[in-house]
Amino acid sequence: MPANRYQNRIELLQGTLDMLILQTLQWGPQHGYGIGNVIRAHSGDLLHVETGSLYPALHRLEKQGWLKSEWRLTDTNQRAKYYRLTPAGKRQLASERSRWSQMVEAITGVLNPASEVGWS
Amino acid sequence: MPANRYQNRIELLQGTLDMLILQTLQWGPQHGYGIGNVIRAHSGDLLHVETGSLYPALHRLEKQGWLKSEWRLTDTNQRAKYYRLTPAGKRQLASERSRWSQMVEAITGVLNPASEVGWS
DNA sequence: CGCAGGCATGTAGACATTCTACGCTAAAGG
DNA sequence: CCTTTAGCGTAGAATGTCTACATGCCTGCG
Repeated sequence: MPANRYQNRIELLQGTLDMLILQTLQWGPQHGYGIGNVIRAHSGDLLHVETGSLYPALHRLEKQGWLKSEWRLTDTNQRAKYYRLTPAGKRQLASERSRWSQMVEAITGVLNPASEVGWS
Repeated sequence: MPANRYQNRIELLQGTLDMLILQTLQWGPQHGYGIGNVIRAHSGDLLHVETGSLYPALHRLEKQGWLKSEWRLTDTNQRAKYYRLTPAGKRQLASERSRWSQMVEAITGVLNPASEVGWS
């Protein structure tokens, strides 16, 4: 992990934000501000997505064709851009989830080696 | 995860390399080339640390005071720079491991929410 | 004897993603 | 009113990977 230069806050693991956004949108359409709140809530207030990361990521994902957006009004009558997953986005999410669990497994293998691996 | 632009290979999760190196050195002193091999072996050949990442990382860690190095000869009679953990390095490893498991837990919370978290 | 291939270290530059730090508009509540 | 919260956005810095290249030495083989 990086030497957390921002005191208390946990930085996102680089490369996981896209997956988190896609996952959040699988529960249903949501606007950017809401996505940040969902991620924060589901992570037990550990993951704080900054707006400077969030909005560029949303634009990136939409440009990739994984998201579609639409301006609507929130239930509090504010204009907001709602995003939803495209079929390609669903596939991408599946792929990123699988890659993520592979990574976790691989790193766990280094942190807690089950047994001695042949090595001199 | 990043859109893996290098076809087949899994890119390291940004920020985890330092932890992997520190962990590897906790088994005992090792030189850079060897560290790369240990990580690869313990990860089931999934994590390939490129030299352009590895050596700068080692220099970084040494500059932080977490590693000490010493030139020696390998058992195949080649000169190599052996690294070992300093006490500060051990502390750093512990801290990064704990941060890592926090991260995994947080992300798991988003990927597989145990229950509905209060949210509108 | 020369040469290929593996061991071993290193740097330069490209690139992606995150962060901080701004700016803007509009609604709601005291 | 005027502050707070919701909501979208960009610019620029920092960071840590990667690719690609360069170098030297040892060992084994034709």
